[in-house]
Amino acid sequence: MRKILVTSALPYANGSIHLGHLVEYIQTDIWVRFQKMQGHTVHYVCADDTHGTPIMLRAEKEGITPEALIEAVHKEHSADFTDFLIEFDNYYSTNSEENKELSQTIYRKLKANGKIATKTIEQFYDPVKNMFLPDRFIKGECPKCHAKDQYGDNCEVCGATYNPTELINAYSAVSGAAPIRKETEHYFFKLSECEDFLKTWTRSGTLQGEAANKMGEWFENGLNDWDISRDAPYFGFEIPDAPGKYFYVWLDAPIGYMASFKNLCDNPSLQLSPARGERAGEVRVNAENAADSIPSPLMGEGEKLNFDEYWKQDSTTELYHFIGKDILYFHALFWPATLEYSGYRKPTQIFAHGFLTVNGEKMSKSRGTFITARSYLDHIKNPEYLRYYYAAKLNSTMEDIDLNLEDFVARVNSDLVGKYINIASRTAGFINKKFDGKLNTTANAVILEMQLASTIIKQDFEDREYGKVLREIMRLADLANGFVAEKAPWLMAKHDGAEAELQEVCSNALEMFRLLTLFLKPVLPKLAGEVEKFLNIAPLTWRNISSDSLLQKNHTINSYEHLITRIDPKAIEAMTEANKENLAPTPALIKTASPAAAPVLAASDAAEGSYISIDDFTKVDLRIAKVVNAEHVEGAEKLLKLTLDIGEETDGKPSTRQVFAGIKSAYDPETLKGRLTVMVANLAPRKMKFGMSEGMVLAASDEHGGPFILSPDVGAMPGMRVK
RNA sequence: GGUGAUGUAGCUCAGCUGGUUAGAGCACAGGAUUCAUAAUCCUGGGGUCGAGGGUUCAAGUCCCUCUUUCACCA
Repeated sequence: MRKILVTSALPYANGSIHLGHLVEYIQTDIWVRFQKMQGHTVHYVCADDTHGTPIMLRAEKEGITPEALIEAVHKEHSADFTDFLIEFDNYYSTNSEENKELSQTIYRKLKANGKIATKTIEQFYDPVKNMFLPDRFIKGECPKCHAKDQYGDNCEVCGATYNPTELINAYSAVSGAAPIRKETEHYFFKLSECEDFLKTWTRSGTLQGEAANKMGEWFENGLNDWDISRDAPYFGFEIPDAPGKYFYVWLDAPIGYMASFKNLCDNPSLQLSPARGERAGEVRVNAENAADSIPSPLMGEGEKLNFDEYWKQDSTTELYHFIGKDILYFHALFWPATLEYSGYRKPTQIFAHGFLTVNGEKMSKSRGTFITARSYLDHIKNPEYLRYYYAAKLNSTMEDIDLNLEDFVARVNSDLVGKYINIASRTAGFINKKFDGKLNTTANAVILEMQLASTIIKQDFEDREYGKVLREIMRLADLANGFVAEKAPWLMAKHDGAEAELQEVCSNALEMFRLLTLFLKPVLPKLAGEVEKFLNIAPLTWRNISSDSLLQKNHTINSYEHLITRIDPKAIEAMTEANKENLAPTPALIKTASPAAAPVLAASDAAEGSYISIDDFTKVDLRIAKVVNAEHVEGAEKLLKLTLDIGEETDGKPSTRQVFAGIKSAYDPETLKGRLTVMVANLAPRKMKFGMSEGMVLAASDEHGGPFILSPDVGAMPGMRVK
């Protein structure tokens, strides 16, 4: 039995969890649940990353203490994770006694090993606020393109990178004052001395191939010493024997992994929390089946969780960090070097994943695709749909994955509802009605194939090739549906004398359903729990694949109630609409490098929501349009087909535009005929389900009502430009 | 700009060390079926595998150039 400690990157306590973050937590949680199903001893810890200038300033802005801020965020994050079925064994905070102690201990060991140096450097300083300023808090005019209000490290308009010193008319984002240069002594970790160790370490199978290549790149440029101190005022831990100096947030953040685990070790009550481990209490089982259940490793034999066993230099336990590719640098260089020279074990492997895009693009507030975890739950409700979709897209590489919302709906509806659940839905009725819920299962070719497939499914889960896993499972689900179609139990039900065969066919289909549920359980833990209830069996673990746990003769199942429903595409639309409304520019939402602040692509959002130029506006060709005709569209729920006159001619003859507008809910076509409104005339024509739409009619709406289309004042004529 | 990755059917993706007419799911079309909250089964249409050049008996798969998208540049 393996002993495994798993972490996900620590989310920064300065914002809400969103769909980008969730890629990582879902990826990790699936892996952890899979390993637990194998019977291994697995602990999954995480924490909020709570230190640094952005948190300090935000708390100040809100008029609360940093402690109050991070406590509120901790609550919010915890609730989000719980609702997405992310089952941490401990979700802690980097602002903890354990973390402080470990950070200071590690620092002292590094110092004793001669890995700490001090150097006087010159930094920007806000003379009004009396604090040193990180680059991100210095703004000014881009030296290349002269765009105003650019950050100190790069220009979001022209993409140039530069030093804050090069900014024209630099000012502090905190006080607005012109920053001055000021000397200060900083503490450095001598990373440059760790090169040989790191070169070996990164090539020893601890990293994905792509990640190791990346490291090679960094080695070529040479390693610089790492600045690990910040001057007061700073929200964080003080450096021992260095008054007024604090650990840079990235020093204590990964140590937060250790601290969270330490906290778990020291608190047996956490280890027995009903929120974790087997949820035996939820499932009623027959006495004979209950014997099958494996006691949770955590509850077994009273073995105490031992911090040192997991973190000592020569530990034989396994340690895995799931991270986003953006923070590879910290986890593959600083972190192992820190551990190596302070006498701890190094990670067994680092698993980096890519970013999330939505509909093929960066998450965007203006497009409504910057979706928080909470907003998803409010609209779509079921977290397992997202878990399933992400799993279907995930593999072991650092490639970005795309959440295509249309594909999401199609895939979840057809795979989960149409294929998987349908197997139970179409056969359980016969068992319940005709056989009192009693099964009579016998092995057959399809069941055998599923059992054999478990080997490859297991390997793919282990390798984090979830996409492959789900493709295989869906192939097996197709086999099951094919089996039912071939046997046609509904015909048997009509013939007297075919009862035994009918019972067997449906029982076998349900056995296939049971196996598919077992395979899907790491991805869909809640649904699997409901299936266990329906099938009246103990919680499924991997060893329940074998044929000796084939549902026995006379095993009784409960009546089938539909387990999941299809996603209504309207819910998706409502979700993106709702997220568009959050566009109110969040003032001074500062982005900084921080652990997992970033499995996300949001770079240009700061620029969005502010001003556009007159040139941007004139790109939009708005015209007065006369509604020549308006009619219902057969099969469309929201659309009306409008024929609009904007004074155009084709070959000398007046021509009109055909536009599909989503205003059916508010307008009777008859009342639209003849009236004037405003349309976007140069919107790229779009092929819609019901035909080409050659423009767009403008309408106002929000949660209070709408849509309301626009009307020009008296005198406007079709074709007039609106500007 | 440098580096790494990426570009395969309408959409989302498989294609291992180069080897027969390039695959899957969804979507679409036709048929079957009616047990299943329009689900299921069978059949079919659809791709110059980003572009160009090269190596080879043979390239989506290797090499070069260009290009798309993304990230990283401490």
